[in-house]
Amino acid sequence: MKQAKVTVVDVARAAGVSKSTVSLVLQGSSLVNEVTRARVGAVIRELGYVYNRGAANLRQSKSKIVGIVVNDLTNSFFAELAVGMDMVVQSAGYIQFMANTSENADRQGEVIASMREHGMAGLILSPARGTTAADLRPLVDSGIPVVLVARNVPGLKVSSVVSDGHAGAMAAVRHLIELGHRRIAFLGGFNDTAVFDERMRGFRDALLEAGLDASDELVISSAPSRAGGVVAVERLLSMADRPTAALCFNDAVAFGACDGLRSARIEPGVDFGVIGFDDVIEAKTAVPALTTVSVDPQGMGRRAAQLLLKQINAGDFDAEALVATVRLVVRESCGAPQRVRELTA
Amino acid sequence: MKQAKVTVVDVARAAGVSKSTVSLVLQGSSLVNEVTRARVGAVIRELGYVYNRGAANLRQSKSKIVGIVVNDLTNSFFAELAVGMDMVVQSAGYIQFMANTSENADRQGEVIASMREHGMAGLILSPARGTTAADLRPLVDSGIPVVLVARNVPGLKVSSVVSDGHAGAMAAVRHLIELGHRRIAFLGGFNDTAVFDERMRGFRDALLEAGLDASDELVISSAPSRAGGVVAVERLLSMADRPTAALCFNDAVAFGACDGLRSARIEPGVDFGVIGFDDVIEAKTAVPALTTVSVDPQGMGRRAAQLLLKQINAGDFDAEALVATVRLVVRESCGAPQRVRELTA
DNA sequence: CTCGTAATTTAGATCGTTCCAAATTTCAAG
DNA sequence: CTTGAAATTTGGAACGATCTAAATTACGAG
Repeated sequence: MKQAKVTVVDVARAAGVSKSTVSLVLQGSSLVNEVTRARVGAVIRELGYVYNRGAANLRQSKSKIVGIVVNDLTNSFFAELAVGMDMVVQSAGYIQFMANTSENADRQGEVIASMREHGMAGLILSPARGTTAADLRPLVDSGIPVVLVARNVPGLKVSSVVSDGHAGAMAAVRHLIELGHRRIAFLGGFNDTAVFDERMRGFRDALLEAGLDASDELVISSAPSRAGGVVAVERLLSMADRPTAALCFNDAVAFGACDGLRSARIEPGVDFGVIGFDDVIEAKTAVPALTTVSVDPQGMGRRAAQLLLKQINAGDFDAEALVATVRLVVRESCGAPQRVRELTA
Repeated sequence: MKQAKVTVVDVARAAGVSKSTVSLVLQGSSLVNEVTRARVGAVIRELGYVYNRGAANLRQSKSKIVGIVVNDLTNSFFAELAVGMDMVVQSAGYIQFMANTSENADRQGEVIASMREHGMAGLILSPARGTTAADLRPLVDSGIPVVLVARNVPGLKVSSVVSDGHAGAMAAVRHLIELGHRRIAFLGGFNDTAVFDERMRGFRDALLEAGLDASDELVISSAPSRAGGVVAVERLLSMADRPTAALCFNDAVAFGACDGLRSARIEPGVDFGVIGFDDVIEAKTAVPALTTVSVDPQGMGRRAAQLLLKQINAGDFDAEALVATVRLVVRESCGAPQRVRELTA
């Protein structure tokens, strides 16, 4: 069953040429004669030769491997992000190491170290909570291109692709205000993260701009998950002066909020306005369809991957910070009637 | 910025020993003297030496890399599967190439070829729709362990880990019958896949067992996605003799079915029984909580990875077919939540 | 001291490719 | 025929580790 592997030397012998010639054929060089190329090609197929990229990489000291490390693949947002990266990485002829860290910074450190040993050409990282600049310093100092995505790490001079959370949150809150809401909450997310902070500031600035209450009690943090959304909305419902709408930290929280509202017999999109953040794939088909700030995770993933590949190909490069623009997608959950939306669309 | 990379020879020189000794230290051999080991270790840290696993693999002709190829990472079920694999692969000191095929068999072929060139030690594959035995034959003939997961490829003698769709579907339908439903539909999924066939036969067998109608019109296939669920349930609602409950191909379809029911003002779990398949992470927190056949995707992923690692370590091995047992998790969407029953009793 | 054995260390070949410099072949013009 | 340039082909040294077999050192006993 197990076959001895065939190498360029075997191919060379069988084709009656030298290994150098075979190598030339392999890289599609124009130096080699047409008929030789054909003969070698035939032998390659016949013997079932498999190119050993590891050996080539060793000689050339470069690889076509990138690393992708993500904090939580079970979250659709990050899964989509990964899929976007996958697309451009694959079609550039690269292949990826991919690992999930489950928000564990230690594990993240281990997998990055392992990827380094395996000779990755660059890394796209959606950092785990608690990642410090010091964790990544050795890697970036070694000259390997690194692109941070979705989240930033303060104090580290590397490229990044993040969404404009402040602008997105402002747009969402302005829309709720236009719909007539006067008391609006911010739901979910851990309040010690940069992303939370940015979105929350956008929320607050929009309220202040309209002269509305923006006090701390309106900000209810929780885990940035569906379950967290349920918890947060329960806290909200127990408030004395109950808000009539909420901007949620992300779509997962928004779905959780809808669940929580419904089990309290409050119909989201009718009795209470809910807006999410991220525009996860389910947002469109959920009932009610989720009004959300679209950040196009696949698109972000693609841009991050493109940026990384650019830096890999450029001999040297500067850190570049891309801010993905963001767009409010009005659907049903905010209380805007669908009919209006269709007419304007 | 870009540092010349340091090799064992550099370390050896700096520590005043030979490269062989450094190599011995690297692999934690007990042959090397305590104080030498310490000295070399210190130099390694001082110079920021990074082990070149590629070079080692070349010499040893084996690697600590496995391939994971998944048909659709944006589907929670497969994302969870991947996360489960990731866990055991990581903690076994392996690292994974991971790629998404978007159900594209050609792309799947390319990434597998690429992974092979990079020297993976084994492959876990959740095959894209339309994968044939011939596509995989060269790989398995080369002696590289392959484990198929979630879906099987007929005519190929390799290991696999799949869930017991027939038993799961029967359990689900029996439960609906116990609840008093007499006309039950099967919703969603492409009817040319093995998984569909298996679950659908379970559905049918349970109906026949109870002497109920199991005619073809009760089986409504569609894309196995949330959107597909909406479509399927619309077809169902237009039937003359309308069913009162449905078993869905998977949870995504079930969620879509709930969406569709609700927009027709039919409350899932109250006016209509819905059961899903897979027990995706959102199933528990959705409203109504989804009654579903739990297949524990993370667990399946873990088992698949364990099986693969076992086969990698065993010099030779036989194909092994694991069937993950399955368990009906009764929640609310099937139409008779404990709570309601108590209230109405 | 000398010797034998155990404990350490090491030189050099090797893994499968690429790449340089040089060798060989081809071929049209003189 | 020569001959020189262009077109092809090739030997052998890398790349950075491991591994084998042999060399060196240490050390307790005689």
